[in-house]
Amino acid sequence: MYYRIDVSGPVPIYEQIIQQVKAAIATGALLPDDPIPSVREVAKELAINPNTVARAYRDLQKEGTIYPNRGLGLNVSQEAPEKCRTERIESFQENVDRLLADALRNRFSPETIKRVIGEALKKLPTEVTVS
Amino acid sequence: MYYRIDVSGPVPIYEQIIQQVKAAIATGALLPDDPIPSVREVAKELAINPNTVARAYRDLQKEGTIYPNRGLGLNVSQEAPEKCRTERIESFQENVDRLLADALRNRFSPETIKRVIGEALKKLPTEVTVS
Amino acid sequence: MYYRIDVSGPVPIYEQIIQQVKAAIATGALLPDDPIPSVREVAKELAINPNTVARAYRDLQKEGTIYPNRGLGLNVSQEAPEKCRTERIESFQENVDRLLADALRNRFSPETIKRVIGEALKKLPTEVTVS
Amino acid sequence: MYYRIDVSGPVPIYEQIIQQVKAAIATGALLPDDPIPSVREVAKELAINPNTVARAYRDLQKEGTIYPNRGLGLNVSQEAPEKCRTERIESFQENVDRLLADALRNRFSPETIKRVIGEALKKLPTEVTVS
DNA sequence: GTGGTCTAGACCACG
DNA sequence: GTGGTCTAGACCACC
Repeated sequence: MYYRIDVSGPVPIYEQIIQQVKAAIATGALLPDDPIPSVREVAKELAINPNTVARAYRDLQKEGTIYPNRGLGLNVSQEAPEKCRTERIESFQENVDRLLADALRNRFSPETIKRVIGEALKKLPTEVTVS
Repeated sequence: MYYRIDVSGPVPIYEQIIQQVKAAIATGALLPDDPIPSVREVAKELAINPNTVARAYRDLQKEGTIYPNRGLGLNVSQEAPEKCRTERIESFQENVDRLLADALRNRFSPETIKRVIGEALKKLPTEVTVS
Repeated sequence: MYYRIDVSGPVPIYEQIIQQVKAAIATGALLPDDPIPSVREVAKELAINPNTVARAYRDLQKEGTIYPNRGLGLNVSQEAPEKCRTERIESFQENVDRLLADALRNRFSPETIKRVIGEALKKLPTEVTVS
Repeated sequence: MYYRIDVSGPVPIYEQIIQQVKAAIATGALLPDDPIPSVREVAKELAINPNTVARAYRDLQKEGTIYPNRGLGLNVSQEAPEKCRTERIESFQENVDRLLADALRNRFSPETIKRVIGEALKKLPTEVTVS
């Protein structure tokens, strides 16, 4: 499993790693007790600073998404899938709310908002996805 | 005309000022050749440093949104309303696209996306607004 | 005699007034002992602050280009035409030198410099002028 | 790479830094993806305030001349060389035009203009330079 | 009164 | 180590 990182762009690298690990867990690509890629491996693969990967894993560990297996690396915790899934949907809802709040602050009418979003939704692919 | 600033939060103060000036121009609250509030006035009103306001105004000036009337202050430029309006709608479209792209990256199905957005849209007020 | 002022642009208004008075003197449009337009008249005509005109006249007076005629206004001094003419040509030479120095600092080759200037010179009008 | 700054003089320090970075890019001294000297380094070297350097770099970034490599510094963008080169020659042409327009406003005859410029051109060095 | 520039020094996020 | 933001306070030119 490898991450896709956008070094430019506003999202910090460590944040992208966190999100991608969570996405892998939420979609079942990573199951409880599965090992996640090692810090050294990821850092080398993505040509980024190992500290950055370590920070992402440290944060994941702090919130209980992964746990250390002494000398063997980091594994996905039992409660991670459930947590990632709810977290993910809540985060999306928050993003939607923030988008609409921002639109209202900019004095867009509900009609305009609905029209713009509707047009964007039409462009959505119809491939098979999860949840 | 006064600005409403959220000093905590991730958006820089100068960025908030920029956006609010543009919003005022886009909605017609500020017309071409109108003077905008002076640096010192705003700084005092919002209890922030004049440099922060000056920075916002400097950026607006470099974009051509406002122009200096030397010794007298800064005025809204002729092209500003048109520019702010198109910029605003484009920015909103980008936000929508970014939201959907993020949702797809998180493997949400189009059905889920539409459902969540649909629910959020229902909560929109129906008051009279601009555009 | 009226001045043509560019309120936007980098040159201060008082500076523009100074230059135009001097140009009028250098070209003979204003002769020694001729009165120059009054502060009030100019300020009204150009819709600018009388203080600005007063400052220009004060500077001109300081350097001896004009002199006050108690209660009657300001007149062109005897030595003004000579002074303005030499000053004008020297100022032009300085501008040329500054232009070339800047071009060299930007690593333009003498060939490029000559070519660009040559092309600009071709566009010069051939009307009858002074000096 | 170091900058040469004239702290007195009318040109703002941050403006001088901007111009020198652009000149280095235009002449190929800085290539795309090259890192530019860090804010702190430059500030120390020139004995000026880091904020002043940061301001110059911020402007360059907004123009797209440089881009941030988060946590690592600022690099020259891909489009920068092309942009700087055309910008530089256009700027020079504008300066020439402005000089001639000013000369005409001062009622210099084309002959005088050509003579003064011709004399200045003779003093140009003949060393090998770029473009 | 206006904006523009600069200094000094602090704090933060990121790698 | 890097840049980004903000504060505090000074000085300047211009109107």
